[in-house]
Amino acid sequence: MAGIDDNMAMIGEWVPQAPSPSPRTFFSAMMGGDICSREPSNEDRAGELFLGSREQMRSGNTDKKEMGASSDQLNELGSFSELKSSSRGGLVERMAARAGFNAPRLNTESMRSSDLSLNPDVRSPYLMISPGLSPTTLLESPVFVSNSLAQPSPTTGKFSFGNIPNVNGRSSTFTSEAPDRSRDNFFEDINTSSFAFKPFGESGSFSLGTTNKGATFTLPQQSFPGVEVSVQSENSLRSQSVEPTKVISHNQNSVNLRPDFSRSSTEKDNGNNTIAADQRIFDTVGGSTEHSPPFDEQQDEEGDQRGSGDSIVAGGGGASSEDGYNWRKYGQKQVKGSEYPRSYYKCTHPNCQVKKKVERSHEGHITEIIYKGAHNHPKPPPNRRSAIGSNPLLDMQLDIAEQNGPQSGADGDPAWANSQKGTAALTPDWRQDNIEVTSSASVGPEYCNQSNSLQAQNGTHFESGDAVDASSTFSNDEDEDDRGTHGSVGYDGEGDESESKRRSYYKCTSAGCTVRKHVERASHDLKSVITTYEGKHNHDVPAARNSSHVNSGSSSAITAQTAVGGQNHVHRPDPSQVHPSMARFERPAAFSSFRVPGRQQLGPSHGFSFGMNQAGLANLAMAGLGPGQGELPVLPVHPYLAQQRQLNEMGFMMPKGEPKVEPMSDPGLNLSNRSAVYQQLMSRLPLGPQM
DNA sequence: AGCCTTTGACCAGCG
DNA sequence: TCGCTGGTCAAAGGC
Repeated sequence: MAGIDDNMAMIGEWVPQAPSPSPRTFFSAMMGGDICSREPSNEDRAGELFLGSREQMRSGNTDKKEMGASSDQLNELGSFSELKSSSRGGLVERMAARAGFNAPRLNTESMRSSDLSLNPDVRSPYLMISPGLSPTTLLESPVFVSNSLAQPSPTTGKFSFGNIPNVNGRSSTFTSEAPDRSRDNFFEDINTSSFAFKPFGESGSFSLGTTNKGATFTLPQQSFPGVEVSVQSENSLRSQSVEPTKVISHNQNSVNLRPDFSRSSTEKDNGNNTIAADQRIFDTVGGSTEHSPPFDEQQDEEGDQRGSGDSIVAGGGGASSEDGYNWRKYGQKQVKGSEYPRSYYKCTHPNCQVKKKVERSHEGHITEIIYKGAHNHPKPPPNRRSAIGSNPLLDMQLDIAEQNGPQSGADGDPAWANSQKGTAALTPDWRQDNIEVTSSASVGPEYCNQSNSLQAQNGTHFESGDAVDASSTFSNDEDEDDRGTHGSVGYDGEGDESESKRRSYYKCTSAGCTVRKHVERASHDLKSVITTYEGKHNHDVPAARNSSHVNSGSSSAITAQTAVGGQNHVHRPDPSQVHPSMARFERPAAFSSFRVPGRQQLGPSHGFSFGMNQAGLANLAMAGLGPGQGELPVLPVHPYLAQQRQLNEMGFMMPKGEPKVEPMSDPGLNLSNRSAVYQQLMSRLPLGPQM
């Protein structure tokens, strides 16, 4: 296992020149494999990679060890470009034949190396593939298909990949020039120019373009399990680092998804402004920087890197956490069944009884957050919240968000939809009890304006130009609900909302049911949803409102649902209980597609994904496909299949505290199979004029 | 001085 | 009733 491997990262630069190859082509070329019919070896390899990183994710210590141990492997990957040159030809040609355009070739000759580690200020656009990411996997990623990952420079059309750092911090630069951009209309309409996925690892993700220290982007340093892909265009060099949501289930009748979402970006605003995203993420003011949970995560990580190692809340003496409130730690205990100590926090606000429990890994990564109660007071003054470039619009956004109600809670499960804004009719099972909207550190305009950002985390949002309501990108149940019933508060392309999150409380309306559901969601993070259940779940899960949930995909909010029977385990939901948007237990879940959760039993987990759930495949009508292609056939997905798919995704998740890995109910729907499914889907996608 | 974290002890619920 | 466990208290110490 050993994950290798896995630690591959590529940083690409947009070098004005040639058209970019389609993602498929690009990676095909790079991998020297046929995306449509990959070499088994490659796939196996990928599997190995996943497995290898899983372990890394699991243990920070291991991560560190493996980092060193896998250096060779990394080098191996780092130099995979060499492989390309020899094999790309045939592949490219095939691709060209199939897609109807000439696939660009990688100009390996132009590879150059650079040491990013020595240049923390690197702001160049990049394409990053973090560790744990198998190129093969990337090929399969819908993201690559749909979004113009390999979008050429608008002006020059040149597509280049930057540095592929190896363990030593060395990097190589790939430059790919597409011979004829006009042929590559597959992506030409995509304005979306940047995105980054960042899978996540226990110890964070390793993404390039940033150096953990001094880098431009969020970079969890300890471990590499993670995937981050970022492509930036000239006009908006941006990287969104999305750290997959970490799914946590705990044996306390609650399953939490811990969003670990971070976005960092370096934006060249037409050359006028350069915003180091990481600043947003890492800077803190008196430790009270308010970040959305995800950011907070980053912040926490950063804090760990600084040596704190433990305080989730404090960033430097302060007690303010990412959620914007001030907390005081009043206890810590090693909870049985949990590998990490649990910290107890109380809101420091007078008369506020809100508490939260936080479990952090040894590396300081939050593995679980459980909120209890609702704040009866506003958040601390803004001045304490934004350490980094506060956004004056932030508060206003918050107000708006509050007025609009939560988007969270409607995590796709009919039972979870809140009753607000007309959802009551849809889901009587849960009634919104309380809503909190918090805002965290503001982000730069680049971040706010997501219009040009590819919402990599869910892998679907490749809209260009217009403001993007990220929440609506995927037809996730929750998102649908959000869209339909809550609007896109905080998700507007205006993006001012930046790092805000909403916290909603729901009461189960079922007779006799006392379960309370707490949903916390970062407004910008489609997947970052923390759902906590309190009480005991005394009735069956209501039937889904309609089958559309299944087909609509379940990408966005990742909500884990678990039985709350007071037993110390999180049961693995059976198909009938699978929450449409639910998803993954354990491990960072955020982007589940390639997550290989599980604990030790399954071996190391890369826990990486492209921030796109397979479910998203059902909705491949991505903007990035361009005219005539935007209407990709929505592949019919049998409800059962969809459900299985969800299960399958879940299959990679292991509830915390439930070490045993159970085989998926449908062996055929394992990861590899998913790949197959994806391949099928891909094969049906119009890749070119002839198709 | 105030606030926070740390940490051992205590308490309550549950099987 | 006892032991286990999670949650909380509170003294000590640090910033």
